[in-house]
Amino acid sequence: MGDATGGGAQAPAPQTDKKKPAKNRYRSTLNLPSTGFGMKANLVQNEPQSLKRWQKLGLYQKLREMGPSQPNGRFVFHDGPPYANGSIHLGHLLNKCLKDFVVRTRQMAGYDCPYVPGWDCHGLPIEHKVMTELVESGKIDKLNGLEEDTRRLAIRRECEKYANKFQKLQTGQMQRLLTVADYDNPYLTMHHAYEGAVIETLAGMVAQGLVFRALKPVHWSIANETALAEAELEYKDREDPSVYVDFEAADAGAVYDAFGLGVNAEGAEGGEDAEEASGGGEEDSGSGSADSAFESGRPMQTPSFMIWTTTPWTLPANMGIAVHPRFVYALVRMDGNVTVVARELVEKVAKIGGAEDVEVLAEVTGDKLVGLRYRHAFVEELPRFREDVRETAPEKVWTVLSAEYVTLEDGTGLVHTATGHGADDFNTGLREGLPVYCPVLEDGRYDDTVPRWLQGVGVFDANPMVVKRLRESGHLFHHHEYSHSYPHDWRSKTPVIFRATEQWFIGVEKQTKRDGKSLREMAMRAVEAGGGSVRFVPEWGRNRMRGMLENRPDWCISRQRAWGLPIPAFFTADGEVLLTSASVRAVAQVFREEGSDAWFKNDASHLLKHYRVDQDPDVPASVASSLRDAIDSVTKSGDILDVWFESGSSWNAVMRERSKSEQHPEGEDFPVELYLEGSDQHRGWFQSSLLPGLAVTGSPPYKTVLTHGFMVDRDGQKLAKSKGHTIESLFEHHGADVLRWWVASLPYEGDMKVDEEFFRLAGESYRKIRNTLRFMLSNVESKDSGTASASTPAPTSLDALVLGELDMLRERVVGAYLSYNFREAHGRLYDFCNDTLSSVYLAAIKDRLYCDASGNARRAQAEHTLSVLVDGLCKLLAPILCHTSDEAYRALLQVDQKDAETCIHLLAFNGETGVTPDEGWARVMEARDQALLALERIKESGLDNPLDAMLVLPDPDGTLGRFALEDLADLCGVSLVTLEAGDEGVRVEDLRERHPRCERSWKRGPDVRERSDGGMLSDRDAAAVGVQ
RNA sequence: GGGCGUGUAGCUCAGUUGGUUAGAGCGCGCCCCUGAUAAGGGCGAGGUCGCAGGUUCGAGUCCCGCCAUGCCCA
Repeated sequence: MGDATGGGAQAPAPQTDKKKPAKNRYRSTLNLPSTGFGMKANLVQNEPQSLKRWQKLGLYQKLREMGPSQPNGRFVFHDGPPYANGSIHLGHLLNKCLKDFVVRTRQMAGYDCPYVPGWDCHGLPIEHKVMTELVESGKIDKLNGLEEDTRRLAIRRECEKYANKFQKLQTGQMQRLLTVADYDNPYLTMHHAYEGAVIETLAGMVAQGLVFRALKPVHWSIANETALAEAELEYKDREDPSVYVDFEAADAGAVYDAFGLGVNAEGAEGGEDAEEASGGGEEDSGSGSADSAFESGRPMQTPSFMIWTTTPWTLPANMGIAVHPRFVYALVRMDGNVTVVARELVEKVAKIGGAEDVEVLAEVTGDKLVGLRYRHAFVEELPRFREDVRETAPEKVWTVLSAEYVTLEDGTGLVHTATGHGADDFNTGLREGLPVYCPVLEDGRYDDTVPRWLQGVGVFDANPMVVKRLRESGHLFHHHEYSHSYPHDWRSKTPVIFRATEQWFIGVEKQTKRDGKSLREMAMRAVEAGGGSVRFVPEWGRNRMRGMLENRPDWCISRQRAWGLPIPAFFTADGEVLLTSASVRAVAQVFREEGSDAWFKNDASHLLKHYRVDQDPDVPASVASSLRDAIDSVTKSGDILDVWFESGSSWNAVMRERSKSEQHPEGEDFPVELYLEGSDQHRGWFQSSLLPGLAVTGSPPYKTVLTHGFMVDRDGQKLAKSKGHTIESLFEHHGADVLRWWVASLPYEGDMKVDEEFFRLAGESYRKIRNTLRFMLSNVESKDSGTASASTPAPTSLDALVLGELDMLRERVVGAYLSYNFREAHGRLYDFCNDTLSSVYLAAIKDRLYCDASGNARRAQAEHTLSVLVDGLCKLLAPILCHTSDEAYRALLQVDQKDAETCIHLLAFNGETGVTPDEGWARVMEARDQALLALERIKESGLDNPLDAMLVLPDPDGTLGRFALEDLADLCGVSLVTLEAGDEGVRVEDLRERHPRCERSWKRGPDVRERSDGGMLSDRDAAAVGVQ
């Protein structure tokens, strides 16, 4: 076994080996395949060499030089910037391969396809990591001693180093993936010119009147003391106290009136009267605990409104209680307390609280409760609300409100509303005029507007304190620990809170100055079906985008961090704001010249050196005078921009910018042809690009949005990051071409299962392609085909058949490529190699390749066809198997190893071969199928080698008669074929007794006989050997 | 809880506007070849189309509900 090849020198040669030469006495007269194109790919060693060769060639640059002469013009794909953090993973692998497929297929289809790769460099993930390292190395204390701007500059220096490091690492990995892009000249969001262009984009939005500052609850990370974008949250399970709290009615009579209970039911409207009545009622309830006590048909107790919350710490900020206007609410007595709960939830609530004695006293719809007042459970007096830009109605605090979002899923059907701590709450408060009250500071501790016992306490520490307090004061109906999905800061993994803060926003409902349409209107129009200008692949991406645009809130673009682009706003000593289109542009110019570090190094007079306040029509007069009189008193904003705004400006910072520098007419590359990212980017980059694009230019930044799904494990579950295959190990075990071949096979629209075994399977599939190429190469390279030159093959020749199939393949594969259906292309290429080539054509022509004499026209024709096939197939494979296709192509042309100039990636897909196969081929292949079945069946009778058989094929309409019988025999793998006019079905005849077997070709036939050299040979083989 | 997807042989996937017996590759089984040989070829067995209803002469395909799962959001 193992020593059959290696041990030959020592061990005596086995007898069987000695016999071989006799059996193969004509072997040396054959034209057997041989090639330097190895069966083993050695991708791990050889791919880096291809990469070097392409770099020496300057492949990307060469392609750009060819650009202007491409027949189909420009096709601009715009790369979404991955975050410059960590190693690339399977998601990047998928994403980058798909992008590379797009660019390479378009390029080879005759388009000019620049591909500028980008990296997202600013932002919290890097800053967080850097801060962590600074803490671990102990350098943080030194930093914290610095003045704020200096401190930030120091952090930013570290962040920049970090981003550069990973941008380089990822570049190397992407190159190792064999993607072709302008890696020498990428865009980084921290480049000065990029920064300037982002701020100019912001200026465009300011000019449209879309940017404003407001108090608004945002997701707030206590750990990082910053507002977070939706994209910076992750939802994890968390245990919180679930509390059911009774808020006593301020006016018991009014509540009983609302429920139609007792004497005053008719005249329930009398507010003044009711208030007095309630005063008495409360005192009564304090002393009398008899649950049967009624007075005039009403309970003696003061009724309560029962709310449910899992964030007791927000209770100090309670501003109202929301009910659904159409739900039915019950006035219910539970173990002596009288309270209000949604009717449908009475039983559930009673059970949870363990109430034994439950009695519904009355029912009424929610709208009847609206306007009733209540008393806060532990806050005695309203705090003094800070003055606000919004008009508020503090007198409405602590009343029952109406809200449609109230559900009966959980809780009591009455919703605790804290305008400073929830989005729904905020919106309700906005509608009702409630103040936005947020007594929580940046570090998560209460300020001094809350009751004394809570002041300075952290909110999560406050939870048990609040619960305890409520229990002691008798307001707590029930409390238990509750596990639920809760948003966490994706970096620090700590729970976030909703906290109202002053932030910068881009308003999606605000009217643009251009035509009065809001961003939401413009966006919805851009992505609407039919008239919308944006195409979605797959089409359902449109609905997904629309759904998100329909209800997306205003875009909070400010962050309280160091590693990012400053929001170029200034404040006068009076607290007035300077943020006009012209002032922003002026700062943008400074950033272009000096980078955004300039913000932290300089004061207003330098940052505004390009600003002409007298020429700015938008600046408020008082701000203008402050600037003129005392520019030194003007302070800089401490906020930075949401990184999504930076990447969302890339259409401006990269595509328009480059159009200018490459001296294309302005705007030629805008909007770009294609954005291609994971489906999570419907809310991310697709939107963060769409909104600024629309605001600034009036049109969407892209014509087509293509999305792909995500990798899941073999059971369809979310991929655990920890057990992820590292890119390095994938390269090491499989090679880039195999990985690319695998990506091409994926139905990327949905979830894709990934498993080590799938890479192995892709490797096997790859090997079949490689072997097919190898076999063809091994038969064209021999080049002893003499002088016979190939002509256009006859329509009935095997060559016409296969070349016709090649044309069809090319049409379908290129069609699939251009419609981004790489999977279909992959499948068709694979099937072509296995079926059309390996099983049919290559099997059929072996005899003529091996046995026909050198110079034989039939053989020369086949050899020529092989070169056409390799050439055409390599080009079709090139966008996917970029190493292997180039390797095979170079083998075909027998290019010297040192030659870097010859490269398949500089070429285009071929045109048609010009060959038209005979229409009868379909009938031939049908006959072949039947013949193979017949041959299979005859095996049972002992005739199991098809070369021992003759086929009698029925040919009722004479179609088969047009074809060479030898070709038909080769196609079916038999020695002889005859035709008969009838329609009896295929017959198989045994030739073993009838004709001897040719020792050279192994075929049986009537012309096989003993020749002058003593061998049994057919006429063809005798002539080839040169014997009589 | 909401929006958008996905669920078809053991595995990975095709299944056009509803219409014969639901296809392919891999794997598996049997066989051939040993001049593509750590290759190549032939044949075959595998499916209650996630579950449950409905529309229809007819449903993998259309409608409703449920279950599982992915992304995004609450």
